[in-house]
Amino acid sequence: MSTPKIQPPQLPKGTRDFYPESMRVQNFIFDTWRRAALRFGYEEYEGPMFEHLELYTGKSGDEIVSQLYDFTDKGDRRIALRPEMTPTLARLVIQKGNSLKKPFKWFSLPRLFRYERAQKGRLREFFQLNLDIIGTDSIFAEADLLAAITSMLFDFGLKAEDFVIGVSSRKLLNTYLQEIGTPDASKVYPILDRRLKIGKESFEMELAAAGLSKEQSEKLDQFMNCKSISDVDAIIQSEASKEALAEIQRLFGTLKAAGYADCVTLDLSVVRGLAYYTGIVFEVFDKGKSMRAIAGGGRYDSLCEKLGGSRVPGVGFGMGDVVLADLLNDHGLLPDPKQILDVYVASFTNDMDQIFKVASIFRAKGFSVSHPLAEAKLGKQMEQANNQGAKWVVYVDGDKAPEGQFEFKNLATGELGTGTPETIAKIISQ
RNA sequence: GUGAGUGUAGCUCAGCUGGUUAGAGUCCCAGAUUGUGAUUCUGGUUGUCGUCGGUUCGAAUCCGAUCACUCACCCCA
Repeated sequence: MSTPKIQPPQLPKGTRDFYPESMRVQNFIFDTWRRAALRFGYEEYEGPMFEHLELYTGKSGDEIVSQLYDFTDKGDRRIALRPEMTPTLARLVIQKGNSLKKPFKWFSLPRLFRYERAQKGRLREFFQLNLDIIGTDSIFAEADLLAAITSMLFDFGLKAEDFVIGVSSRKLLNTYLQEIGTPDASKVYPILDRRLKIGKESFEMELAAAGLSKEQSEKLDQFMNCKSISDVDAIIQSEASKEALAEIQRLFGTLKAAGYADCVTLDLSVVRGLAYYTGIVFEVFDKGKSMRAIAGGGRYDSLCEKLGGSRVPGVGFGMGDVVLADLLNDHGLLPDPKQILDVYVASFTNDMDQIFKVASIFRAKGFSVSHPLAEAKLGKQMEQANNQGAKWVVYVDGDKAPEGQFEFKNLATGELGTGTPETIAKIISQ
């Protein structure tokens, strides 16, 4: 007899709903990102949310498949929901080939998907700001990106003491590894990445497993301990290493001139997991106790080549919305999620036609306007005005107002007045 | 993939070592208030106590399994 109760629909693991309150916060992040990117002269682009699986496996090997959403479509094509934006960007660049004027600066706010276990700061669906500069080998491209990051974080209300950008160089690491005669550098990178996490003993053991002698391992440890450019300079020998270091020095010099010296530091422990980085790599850290990475990126001069195009140098970074929102929340920098409205149009007599008419007048003046959607007592209308965050109420049929004028009320102060739409508009705008 | 913690109203949670009809606050709805909201007061709705099974005269409470969520590890584009 009784209908079996069905399971209520559930939110998929690692995803979020954006009710209006969260959407307002989300849009604050998007708006701030977009404003900063545009201010630095980056142009926005977009791509599809899914790509051919090979676009990702080609770059990072098959292991990546376990960490992304993939499926076979009805045309028997292997498809993956995009887990990152850079391969799509590379595809765009390759497709247009030489017709793109270089260098150029692009940005995007992609929605990304990764099939992994959700935890703090990591979800299965999230957004990420991407800024990239394509078509130049110049270190000043890096300088531009780091300046943009810093300026953007300031926009969010963060202070120089809240975060730091750790800068390292794959080129420098590579030349130094050659200098000390490392057999297989690609095996060493992941170990360097974990160095601080695993401790000195495991570090040495893993390096030994990668084929390094005790002497090489010690040299490397000493190198990684360098805290400044002069520390590194004292250790390195080869011309190639000196060159790579000079590049970092040039970058820091420019950032200092631009007023961002406090925000960047040499940090050789920044390695980045990705194989495609070729030069400068960097990560932005929250200086709070968690030391989370808020953003990361670097130079990838051979990515386009690896994907079948010609060599096009590029440098870029990504900044996820999840960790950023957490961080801003910790600092109390997220906006009030409540709705805000300029005007609520009310009526004593439930004159709906007049309500719609007056609402149009104020909307035409550029205000956000709401009003009752059904007949309701005035008290109810006022409550609605309040709940919708209206700053002003305009009464369409107040008998204290002369012909052609309206009574209005400031909801914050309770002050009442009368005036024509023009004078009311002027008062509201102040 | 591994480990730990938590599941009671839309939300935050209480419910001691098993014992009537499962509670509070908040939110929401209505009224006090038929020409003026945010305060206050009054009343009201909301639950397979995550799910399934076991122990028991009796389970939100104890046990097992399972699912979900959270956190950490692995990984991190």
